[in-house]
Amino acid sequence: MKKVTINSVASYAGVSKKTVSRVLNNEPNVSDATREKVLKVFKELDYTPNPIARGLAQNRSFIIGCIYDNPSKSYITRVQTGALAACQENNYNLLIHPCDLRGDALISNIEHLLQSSRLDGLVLTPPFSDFKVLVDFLKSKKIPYARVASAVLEDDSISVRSNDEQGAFEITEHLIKLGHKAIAFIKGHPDHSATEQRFKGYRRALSTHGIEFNERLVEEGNFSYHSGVDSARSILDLTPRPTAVFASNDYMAAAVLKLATQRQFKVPDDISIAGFDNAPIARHIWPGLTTIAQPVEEMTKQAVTKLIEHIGDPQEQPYQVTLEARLITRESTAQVR
Amino acid sequence: MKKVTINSVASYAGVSKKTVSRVLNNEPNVSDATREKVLKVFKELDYTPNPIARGLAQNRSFIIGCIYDNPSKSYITRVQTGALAACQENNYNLLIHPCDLRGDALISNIEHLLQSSRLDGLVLTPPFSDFKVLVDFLKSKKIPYARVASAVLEDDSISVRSNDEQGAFEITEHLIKLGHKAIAFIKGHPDHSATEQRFKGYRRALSTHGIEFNERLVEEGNFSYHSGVDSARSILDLTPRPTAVFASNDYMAAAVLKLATQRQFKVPDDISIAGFDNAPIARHIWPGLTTIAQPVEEMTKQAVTKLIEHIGDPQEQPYQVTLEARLITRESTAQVR
DNA sequence: CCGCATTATGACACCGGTGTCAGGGTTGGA
DNA sequence: TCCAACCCTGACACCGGTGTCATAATGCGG
Repeated sequence: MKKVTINSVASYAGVSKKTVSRVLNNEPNVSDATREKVLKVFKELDYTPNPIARGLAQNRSFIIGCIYDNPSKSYITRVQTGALAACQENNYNLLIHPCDLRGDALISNIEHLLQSSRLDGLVLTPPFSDFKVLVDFLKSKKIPYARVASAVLEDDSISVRSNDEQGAFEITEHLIKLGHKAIAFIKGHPDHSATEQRFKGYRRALSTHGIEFNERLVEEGNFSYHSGVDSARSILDLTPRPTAVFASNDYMAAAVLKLATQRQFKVPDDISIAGFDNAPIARHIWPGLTTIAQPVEEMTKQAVTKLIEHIGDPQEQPYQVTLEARLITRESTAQVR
Repeated sequence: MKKVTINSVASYAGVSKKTVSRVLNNEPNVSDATREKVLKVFKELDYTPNPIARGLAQNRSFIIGCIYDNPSKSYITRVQTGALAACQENNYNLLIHPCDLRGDALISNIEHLLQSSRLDGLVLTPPFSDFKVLVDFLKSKKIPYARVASAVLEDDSISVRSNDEQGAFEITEHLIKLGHKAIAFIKGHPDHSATEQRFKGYRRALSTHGIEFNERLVEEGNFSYHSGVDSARSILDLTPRPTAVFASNDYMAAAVLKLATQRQFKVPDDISIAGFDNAPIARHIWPGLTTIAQPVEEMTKQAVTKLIEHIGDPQEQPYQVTLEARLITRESTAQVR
């Protein structure tokens, strides 16, 4: 198998390599006849341009980096799926880069990543999407970036999110409509902006329906299963016991369910449990969790698509979109008795 | 921020760029004085070589591809973690590439991937690790590859696995020692070599302990939660009902647990359930699943490390290692009553 | 049919490194 | 003391594309 380069194509087609390059890039000012001739040779020789050489000449890598520090493997996988879809459509590659938000080396870590991999752009996923230090750093370095599931919208960037506040409102309202009044809430990780958003939605639903907010019903979690266990313990020990628990994500909700089951409570008869995210576990356990589904793949795909457009044409407008979240009711919530 | 290239380093240090290149690559035949001088300039100018230019000159991309078609997100994440660790240590990048094993376009899909991304090597994860068509293709194209968790060892390749057969043996034996004699078995996806291995271990444990193999206790699954539900239904309908179920992975085991719970069976009092893989769900449900833990990250890391070594030096020896799996007992298995 | 604007094409340098090879300086053995 | 062998070093071509610019070919109005 001989290597097929632009030179072989050029000589085979009887044109200069610059002309071949023009055809490759769909540039104007190539006669139809020449274009067709070259395209035919592409097929005949089964030519694929070398992205590395291209990258060198254009000072690009055709690689997008995806930064994350997220305990939920299913979330990460969904993010990757969406990002990959966008990359494949645009002949880009995706580089994944897990890292510590809290590590003091974060910025230098990212700086090194950018230097050594020459990424064309970065996708920030929670909790980085709203991490000001990082965003400011990227801005100052003029590194193109897109944010997924950020809470704060800015005017001059690419950001695709879903409505966490509204989702939390709806699921809380769902519980209220089932007759629940004492609804415990488990917060997420403080570094994630979703934590605050979901809490807001919970409170808004309460006040909309004239239920007084009770601080004692709120527990601090961090999105991990383990933190859910701790919070669940406190909540189940309360007197009077709340009739429902809304955990900020499904892992913590699963923890509540596990502890409740261990203590011989019937879910949802004795206590209703709701989660958030529609993680796989929500339907893998019994009873299945009532939860909120977000279009994670779609968010990420849009963000990456726009990011790639922006890299190709930096004049591109900012892009700010909010997609809808959806309530999914399963067996873990029921009418209060 | 001006760009720092090899040229600027060279002129700043007062040497030729070839000498700088020598220092970069730790080549011999550079005087200590010169080497130190150049290294100092590296620091002063904060120079990072451009991997793209390097790649062009050496016809390498410094990118490893990771191929998978696996329903378990946690497994994929673990694979990625291990692969990334190896890549980072060696200044390589990881490109992830999910694809369909069964798609008839698989080979051309991979071929296109290789052509267009110029990967230096490929990591095959289950079910690709034992997919002969693909392995033969890579061999014929002389693409370096490493296999993770393959069942079959070959003499001339890199392969790191864990002992599925032994793991299945141990967990079955664990059930037998608890007094179980009627142990149902749910098979995995037929495309995965682990499926056969785990089945073998199950049968070996039975025969070792003088329990007759009963075909009616074996259900065909495919590693998915959903297939677990179907299998569970058949198993729970059997008369007499088996006292234990060993599912080939944790998702299917979780499905058995869910269905059993729905039907008001007590686990483990009425029926013991065991899984395989130690997926997160195994400890997120109640009762926690007895299962087998495999060192997935470690396997992948070793495989990728060896793969990169092999790319750097194709004379490198083959590498075939089997790591141990470990029994983890939780609450889902108990003495038969 | 001429002059000018426009289109089509190629020559050549360049992106930032590495491979090859030649030449000058040292070292060491005869 | 002389020459071979070896160590350092740099000039230069090259990897496979793209950008710039000059030039040839074509179109078109007058």
